[in-house]
Amino acid sequence: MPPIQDAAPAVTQFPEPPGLPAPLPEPAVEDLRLPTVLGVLSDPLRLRIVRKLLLESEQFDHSCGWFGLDRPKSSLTHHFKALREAGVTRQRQYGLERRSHVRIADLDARFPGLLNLITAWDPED
Amino acid sequence: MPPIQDAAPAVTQFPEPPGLPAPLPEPAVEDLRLPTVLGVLSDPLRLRIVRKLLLESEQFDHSCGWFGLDRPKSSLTHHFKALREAGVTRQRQYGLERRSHVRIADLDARFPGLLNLITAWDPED
DNA sequence: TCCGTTGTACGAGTTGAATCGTACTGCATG
DNA sequence: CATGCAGTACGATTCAACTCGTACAACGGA
Repeated sequence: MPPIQDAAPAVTQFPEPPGLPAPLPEPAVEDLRLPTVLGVLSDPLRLRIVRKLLLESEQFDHSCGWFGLDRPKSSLTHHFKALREAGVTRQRQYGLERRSHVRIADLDARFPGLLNLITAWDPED
Repeated sequence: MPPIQDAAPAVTQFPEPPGLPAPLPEPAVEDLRLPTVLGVLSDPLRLRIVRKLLLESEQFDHSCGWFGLDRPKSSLTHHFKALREAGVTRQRQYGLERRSHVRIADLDARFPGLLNLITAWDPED
């Protein structure tokens, strides 16, 4: 059983039941840096990941298989970690799976308009 | 700060009189790519350059001395070229100087909200 | 004409990112 | 317990970017 830590900076995008796995290490809201965030989003694959999370998320976080990305597993680990370490996503360990969601509230607070830019982006263009 | 030598103040974002030096090679509006633009803006120095252009531009373009950046000249050339090749700025040769301005209309058309993100950014944070 | 100014071009050194193979862990299920 | 599954960790390779020194070009003025 993964360690269950109470608390957690509430407000994810969804109402999450208490007793959730603690988020993996991530920067605090006030430590989010625009250049870093822009850098992590400058990769088309990661931009697609974030966009899909924003547009197609269900009422829960998503493991990386959900994205249907045609890359080796170790590459995906790399990109999801980059997104989390830049503060764009939050990851929690659910048993076997490590699931992600976008830190919508945090990003809107620090960089209003950024997420809108991502959802408006056309991955095909 | 150097006096304007050639023709009229241009305007870029302002109406441009004919007889202006042709812009250096740059991508067309429809070729602007969000990942590329975000990538070029992920450098704090370049982000500062663009922000200063957006907030403090006069009625004409600015040569790179105007920015007061404490870097070797060859480094500045590199960054200004990166901004232009990503489509963020336009550069024109005015005699000795190569002056830059932000492609405001183009960026607003392709990525609405992006420039606002830059002006709202605090370079010190 | 020589000099100072503005800036490019080129190349080297260094760093960091992206990519991916391989080996591994932890859990579930037969 | 053996297999399969989700995903990490580590290391190697490749490649692009940043940084900057140096050399050079174009122009204006004394």
